[in-house]
Amino acid sequence: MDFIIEATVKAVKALYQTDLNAADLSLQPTRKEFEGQTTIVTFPLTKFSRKSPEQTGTEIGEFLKNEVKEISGFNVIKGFLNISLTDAFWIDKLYTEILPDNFAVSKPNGKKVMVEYSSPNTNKPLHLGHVRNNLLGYSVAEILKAAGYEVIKANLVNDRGIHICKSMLAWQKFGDGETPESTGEKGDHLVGKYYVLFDKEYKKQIEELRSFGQTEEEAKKNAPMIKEAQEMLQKWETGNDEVISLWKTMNLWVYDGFGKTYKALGVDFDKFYYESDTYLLGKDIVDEGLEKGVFFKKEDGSVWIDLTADGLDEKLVLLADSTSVYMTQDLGTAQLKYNDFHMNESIYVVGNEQDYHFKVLFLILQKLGKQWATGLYHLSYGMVDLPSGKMKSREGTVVDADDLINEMEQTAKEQTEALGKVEEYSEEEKQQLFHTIGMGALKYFLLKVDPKKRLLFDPNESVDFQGHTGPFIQYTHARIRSVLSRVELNATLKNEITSLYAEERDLILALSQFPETIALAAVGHSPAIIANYVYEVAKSFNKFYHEKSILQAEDEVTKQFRLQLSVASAKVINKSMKLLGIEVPERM
RNA sequence: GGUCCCAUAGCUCAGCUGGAUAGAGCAACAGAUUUCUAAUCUGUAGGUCAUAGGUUCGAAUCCUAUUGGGAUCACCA
Repeated sequence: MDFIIEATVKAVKALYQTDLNAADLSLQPTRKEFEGQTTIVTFPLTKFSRKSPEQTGTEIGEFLKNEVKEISGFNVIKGFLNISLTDAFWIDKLYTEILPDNFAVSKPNGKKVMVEYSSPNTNKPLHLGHVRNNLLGYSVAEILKAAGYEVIKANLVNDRGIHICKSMLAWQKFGDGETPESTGEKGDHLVGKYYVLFDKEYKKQIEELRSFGQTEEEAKKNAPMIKEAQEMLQKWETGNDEVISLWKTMNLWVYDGFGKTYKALGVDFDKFYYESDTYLLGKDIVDEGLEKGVFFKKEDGSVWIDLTADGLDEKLVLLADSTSVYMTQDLGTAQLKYNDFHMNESIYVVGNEQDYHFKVLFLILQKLGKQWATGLYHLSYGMVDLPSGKMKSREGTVVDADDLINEMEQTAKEQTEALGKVEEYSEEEKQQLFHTIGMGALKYFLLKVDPKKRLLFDPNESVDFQGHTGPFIQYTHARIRSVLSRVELNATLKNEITSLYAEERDLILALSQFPETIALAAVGHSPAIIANYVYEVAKSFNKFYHEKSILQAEDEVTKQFRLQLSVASAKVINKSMKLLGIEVPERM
């Protein structure tokens, strides 16, 4: 509604002889209890008018009403100028802006962005924390696409290291040749089982050594299990055939398992990076940093950067024996990713426990003079907590992703059958529907919350299906599709309606805010903005649906108009939910 | 100890770059279905926006301090 702002600038110029910048003015949605759709706050303008807010509002209102044909009226309450636009304006908006297929489709902005997310360890199955990560990453990627970016979804798989060797060792010792095929177990779960087993045995050995008088610290170092795992890691690094072969086999099991979970979650990737390929990278950057004087060497030979001037600490970037640390590797990987794609922006979807790490990483790259470092962004999200506290894989206090997905489908099934809506569905249709609804509930539950807030998940309290939830929005869509399936749209009766009811106007207003909402969500990297928006649209439609009959409308023109309004609503709901990675059913 | 994040109704959360009487959902209570799907809609009740200052015509929003919760600070990523 830039035309209102422009006209207001004109009004201020004409009335008060002041040149105003369009950027200084902003419109806000009119509160529901007042007449009008958009509101100008007049307080900031009183210093030009030298009149009361009410008087200023009235003068500008009069000017606008005469000047702009789309404005049908206004009222001023306590310095708020509420503007009503004509029904013709809203009707025209529906037909010429919202209904066409290119609504809310941004033109390519010529920018490339990489979204790195998921990034699992290959020693255990995915849990609820990963689910939040995956859903966030996928959704942010979709939102950026919708905002005009070219998006690369990347997954940096942590496929090597001591933790992987732990699973491998335990399998070697106790596995008895078990495979996913022989046990029927999902590969990632099978491997995870041995990771837990390792820890159990390891703890036993620690206890034993302590009973012989070793301190806990000594015992942790000296336990045979951990020594063997470290030996295995060394063998891996030197390319020992047997170890490499076992490593490959077990990783394949895990990938197979992850693939299934990813599919159930509905997420995908354009590019995989593997740490086994990247873990040695970054040493050349350390050299580069030493040359440029950004890094310095301590007496023992370890390499550091001094960030105290930036309010941070000194940070280690390379060990004394010149082996890499996490930071070394991430510096190298960042360069590799940039070399591969030359993207303008790069988003790391990683939990907030790594806030400090990424702050340092980005700062170092900037200090090294990498121009692309300004496009790096850490999308930091809060942990998912259980009522019992933090999830810990090793202790088994996790909500497993696959279990959770199954439970959600099961709950969806119970809810749906209790409502008696699926009697005539085929078995396959039912399964499909339960999956759609169950995942809709879960995804919406996790995405409607601001990413940076921590999330409490109570496994005993099932995720809601009513109210501000995914299924509520899915249901709204199904309802619309149901109405539309009963009639044929008459495209010839176009745009002949002349006046609107409040429910219709409010709905068009809500729909019209879709493009700006996408832009906002893209800038803020926040699916929650989309989630809360689509809820408003669904509520708005339900109200309209309840108040006004579509198929029994008073005349054919009204009926066709309401059908088109329904079509537009279904489209916006569908597109919004897609941005969240949520499917909407035709019926439910 | 340093740094960062969070704190809004009994519970889970919105509240955009400062704007009107702080909004939803759940839970509680009262209603709505001969009419397009009641996973819906309408209403009632529920608030010291953690606390104290400051900036401003105006603060849940910005600044400072305090309290509480969480994370992190040299080899797990």
